[in-house]
Amino acid sequence: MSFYTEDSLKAELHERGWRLTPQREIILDIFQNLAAGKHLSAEDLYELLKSEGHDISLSTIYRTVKLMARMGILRELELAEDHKHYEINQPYHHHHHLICVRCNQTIEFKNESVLKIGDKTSKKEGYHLLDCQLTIHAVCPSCQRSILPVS
Amino acid sequence: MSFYTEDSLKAELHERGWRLTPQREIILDIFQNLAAGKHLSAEDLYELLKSEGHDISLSTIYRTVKLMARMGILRELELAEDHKHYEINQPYHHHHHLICVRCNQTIEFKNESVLKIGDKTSKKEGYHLLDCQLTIHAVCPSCQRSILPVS
DNA sequence: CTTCCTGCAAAGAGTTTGCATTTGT
DNA sequence: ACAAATGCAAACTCTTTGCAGGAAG
Repeated sequence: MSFYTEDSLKAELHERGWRLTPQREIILDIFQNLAAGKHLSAEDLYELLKSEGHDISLSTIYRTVKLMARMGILRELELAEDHKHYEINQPYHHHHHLICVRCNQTIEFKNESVLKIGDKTSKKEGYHLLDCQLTIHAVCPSCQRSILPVS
Repeated sequence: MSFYTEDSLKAELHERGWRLTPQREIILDIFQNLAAGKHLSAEDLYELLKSEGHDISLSTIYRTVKLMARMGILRELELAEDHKHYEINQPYHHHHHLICVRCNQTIEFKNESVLKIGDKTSKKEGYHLLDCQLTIHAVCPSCQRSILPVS
């Protein structure tokens, strides 16, 4: 859950018989240096990497973020848009999402109890906690005032 | 958030200039009579309806569940599988999910505090609460013991 | 009788996969 | 050297959409 160095990532990969590739290092680096609260889709990450001169294929990106999510390095977020977002998984920046089901506007918020509940629940079931997210679906003030089309 | 009759559904639809169609009634009925804790994907719903002799098209199903989720009648669940699931949105049966990121095994659990947090948070932002879900990503006991392939 | 809804088929988006090649270890 | 990862392109799945006919209010 804390910061990964090249070495600690390597060690954790090796434990499972996997390899440290330049692509994996670069992708981890991106996420570690991302501003708090920022999250990226696979496509976002692809473009960002390209803009920095790294030509990593989309397939590798999909494979890598999924791998890192399964390792607990990244959080996989299901926001209102129809694709997944990823961000580094650090308790310090742990936050949750309040999403308007109509306009998809999303607010991030923090709450100390949530992590505790996640911790308690997973322990009770013998699970090893990676991440827990509270997602609130609601109607934002501005959408409460308007009659919406079916879409 | 409570039980809908044909009339109350009709009224709520009319408020927004929408219509009560047989398809919408039938679909709501399915969800209201679903065993507690059961949830359906669009495809599941399609098959279930067909098995009961109702030939409702997949497009209508997708449109209807989305509509009902936006109305707050259904909860939209993002479980481990790569498609959405829906269930009726009732506080009495309000529960959350603990998901193994490796094998996707899912456990449902209840927690009284979560709804309170959702309530408080949405109120504070002026949002009208529809649903809140705590999703815990973790590694289940059996997967903790096995070395997994990259997939 | 107007507007919304349905069903169909086609399109779309995001993600995954097979395979040959390359690269860690 | 051997197994694992990458890149490419094609495939796949879930979901959305345009449109014509049909139904609710």
